Amino acid sequence: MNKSETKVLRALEKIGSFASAQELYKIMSRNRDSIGLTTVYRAVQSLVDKNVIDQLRRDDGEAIYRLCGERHHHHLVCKSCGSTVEIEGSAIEKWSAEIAKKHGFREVGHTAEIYGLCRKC
Amino acid sequence: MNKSETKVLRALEKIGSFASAQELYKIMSRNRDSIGLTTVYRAVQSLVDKNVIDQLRRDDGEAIYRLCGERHHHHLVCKSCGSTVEIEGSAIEKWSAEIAKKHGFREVGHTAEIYGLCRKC
DNA sequence: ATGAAAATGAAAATCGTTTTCAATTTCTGA
DNA sequence: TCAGAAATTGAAAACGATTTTCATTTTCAT
Repeated sequence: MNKSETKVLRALEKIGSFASAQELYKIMSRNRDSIGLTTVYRAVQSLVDKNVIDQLRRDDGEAIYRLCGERHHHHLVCKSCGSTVEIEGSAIEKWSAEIAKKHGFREVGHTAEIYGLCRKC
Repeated sequence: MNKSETKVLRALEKIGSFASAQELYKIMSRNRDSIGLTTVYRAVQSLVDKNVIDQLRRDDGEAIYRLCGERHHHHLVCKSCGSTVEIEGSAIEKWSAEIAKKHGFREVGHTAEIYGLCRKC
């Protein structure tokens, strides 16, 4: 684990949820934690390979990363104003594990998101 | 549903599984089913909006499409070979409705997907 | 301290996707 | 049937995330 990987990891810890390489780069630059964009990309690749962080995809295809093992949660998003609520999803975990088992899948993960109109909108 | 949307749909039917816009374009060109790449992109967009086809993401972020049944369902996707199983998700429906109610959200929808390694991979 | 190996980052290249825009086709009403 | 409006088309340019290149700098073992 070299210097920039450590930096990226620290940044991800601080953020506490998903972030893309571009976002990591911007955030780290803002904090005078000087690091090149290329290096950020190399660091996240390497961390993914080492199973230190998870890589997922946003709906638009951008890759996003989060610490492995961090308790993950889901989001309830307002499709009008964009406000978000973090929600818990043990129901989903169970469902996911069950389905995966039934079909012989291993190393399963899942994505789930609820969207709608919040009280204000 | 205009001419090119119909063409794309026919191509997808013939393929019978996932295909990216680029692949659709190549296949259709090979079959002398002349159509521009831009038009393929527009067609799939439109078909997704109309809920005629599903859009997912390959591991590398490329968008892939396939016909979807009218019934609302979810997918169990192999992140290595891309094979898919349509699964049922009444657990999710209930969960989604519950959470939404608790937080005062209306007109809610949801996305949920399970991914992992299938038996063969 | 010295040379080899690893790490770095700016700039260019890549690739999927979107936008622009001018040309063509389709539709509509007279 | 015809003229004009609206929709469709696709080539080329633009775009944005990601990867590659390559010359420079840093780290490390001896």
